[in-house]
Amino acid sequence: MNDRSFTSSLTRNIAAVERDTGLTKDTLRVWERRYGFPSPSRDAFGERVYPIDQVDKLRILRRLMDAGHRPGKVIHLPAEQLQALAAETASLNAAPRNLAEALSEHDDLERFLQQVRGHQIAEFRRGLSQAQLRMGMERFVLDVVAPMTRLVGDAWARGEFEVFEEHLYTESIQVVMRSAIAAIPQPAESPRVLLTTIPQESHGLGLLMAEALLALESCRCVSLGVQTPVWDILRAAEAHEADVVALSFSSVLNPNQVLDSLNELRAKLPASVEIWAGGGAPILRRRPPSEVKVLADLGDIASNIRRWRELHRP
Amino acid sequence: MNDRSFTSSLTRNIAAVERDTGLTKDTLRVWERRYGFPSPSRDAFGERVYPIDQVDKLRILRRLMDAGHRPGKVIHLPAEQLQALAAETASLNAAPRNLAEALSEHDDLERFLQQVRGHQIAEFRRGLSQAQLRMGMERFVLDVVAPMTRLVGDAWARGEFEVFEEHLYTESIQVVMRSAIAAIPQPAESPRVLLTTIPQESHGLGLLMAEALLALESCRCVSLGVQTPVWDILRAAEAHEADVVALSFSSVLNPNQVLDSLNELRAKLPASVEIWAGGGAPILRRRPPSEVKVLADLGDIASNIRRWRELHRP
DNA sequence: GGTCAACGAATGTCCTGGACAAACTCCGGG
DNA sequence: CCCGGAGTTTGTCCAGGACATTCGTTGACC
Repeated sequence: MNDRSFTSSLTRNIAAVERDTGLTKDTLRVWERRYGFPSPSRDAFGERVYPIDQVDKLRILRRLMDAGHRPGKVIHLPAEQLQALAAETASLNAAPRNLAEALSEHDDLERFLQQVRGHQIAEFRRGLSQAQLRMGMERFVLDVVAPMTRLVGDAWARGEFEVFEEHLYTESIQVVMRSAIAAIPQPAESPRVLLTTIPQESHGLGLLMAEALLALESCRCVSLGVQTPVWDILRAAEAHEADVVALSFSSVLNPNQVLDSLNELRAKLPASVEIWAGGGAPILRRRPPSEVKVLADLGDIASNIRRWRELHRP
Repeated sequence: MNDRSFTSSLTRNIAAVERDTGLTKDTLRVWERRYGFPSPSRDAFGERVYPIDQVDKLRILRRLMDAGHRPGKVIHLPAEQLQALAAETASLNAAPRNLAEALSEHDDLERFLQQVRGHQIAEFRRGLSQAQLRMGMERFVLDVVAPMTRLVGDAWARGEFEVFEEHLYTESIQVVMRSAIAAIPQPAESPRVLLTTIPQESHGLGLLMAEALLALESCRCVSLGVQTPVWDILRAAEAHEADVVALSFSSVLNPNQVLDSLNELRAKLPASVEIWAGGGAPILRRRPPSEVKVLADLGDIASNIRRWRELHRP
């Protein structure tokens, strides 16, 4: 069954590549047919076997697709040139502040990243907790967790992080953030916000950051965690009489899946329920769906809460 | 406008069905070819259009697949019979202690489950926290969280819980447990334990419970969260000089995937590193892999820690 | 000079139908 | 009772074709 998704450290089968890159099997095959890349060898059963370096290149290509490049134009460039292109695009993308700024602004960040790379988890978590206490929750989320998560995501896409290092990072942030959120008193005012992600989205840090900021605004918020089917999002919104359904979309998601989900939700939720979409998915900026509130960054949460309350003032 | 993104309230395209049911496009097509179900009509472009009631039936079928049924046997049964089957299968599954026993033992449990079903999340979390404080962490985990999680799993398999209700349960337990774990002081003694699950296993509550009990024994433990590729588990174990790698396997996993992963890990980890396997997966009891420590239940953690320390006494 | 429509190229997703290993079932022999 | 082998079931992969949508460019018109 899924046993084929097990792979050695040096090669990947097509299912593993789909998981690792976010490119569908169909796309992988059609790229091979049309562009000659990737060019997997075959195993004893005639099935594609992708060398790990091609998978790395595919990951970068995926990022470039998300940034608006087209495959025919960039697929034959050598890996280094793609790296450069990705880095350049990444810094352009990094809307308000880029890497250098972020690092200089808080030299904590550099130290933190070094600790993750060095697997000094205890030190990392202690430092995070201290930063959170020192800066306060809002600045901690906006100036430390959010940019650092983007940096880790970028570095991971460039192949500079191992999977398990990214897991460690995620787990550590989660530990620190959850205990900080638990410390926020919950007076439970309107709006009621339902937080989750669609089934293809397994990254939950965006939700956690949003939850923290919403809690600071005294919103009554309910998180379903990640990967909730659209149908269940509808049921949950109904059950909890949600005023807002907030969704997080990371950059690895398939753009069509993002739009499909949002359109379906919009069609089936009562008009009185707002949909807020945030996260790194480029499609949200390039082709923002109508009738859905796209939050450019986490800072937009506070202003949108104010807007909502203004609108629904008794 | 993207035609593919449009789905009326009564029909779905194949991508939407894949999202909603978790069945891949390949599987949907091959079921249609072999069993005649689903039997979607076609749109003007010859593409499949699934009626909503077929999607509903597919969702139940998916649940039965997870519970171990095979498509050829059940796919032609009417929807009501499928429901009944799902219910009956789940009650057979109910392992050592059944619902009645568990409930009579702690009548908190019944109240808690009612709160989840009634979506009274705030009350549920408050009750959990109080129970944790009253009973102490160990009894809370062993007598409340573990049996309740089993009950929820069974109920879900019977179709008595919505997906989103199970998500709410998981999220709530996580909130309470994580804040309780954070409150345990960490003197960081041996053994160093690495906790995670294999890529096919997305349930993380078992890890969390284990982490709590390990923390109570003053173990230095590092959790990678769920779904870590085997290769990365090896890298992480090396990076953290783990003495024990602890894995959690829920009952929905394919038995062979469980065994393959454990064998692979055992083959590639140094002999000095112990592997502990726990969770509801029946295969662990039926055919326990050699050279791997199978923990029958969470209570075994404390005794195994003692055993390990005895063995490695300086 | 700027806007818009039209047209061709690029691109991703869906289609059919075939193949096969892995997983499961069943049965017979130790 | 259990274990191993033969037969069946089932999910995933493959090839290659089709086509709607999107992108880029060109040219006409205001």
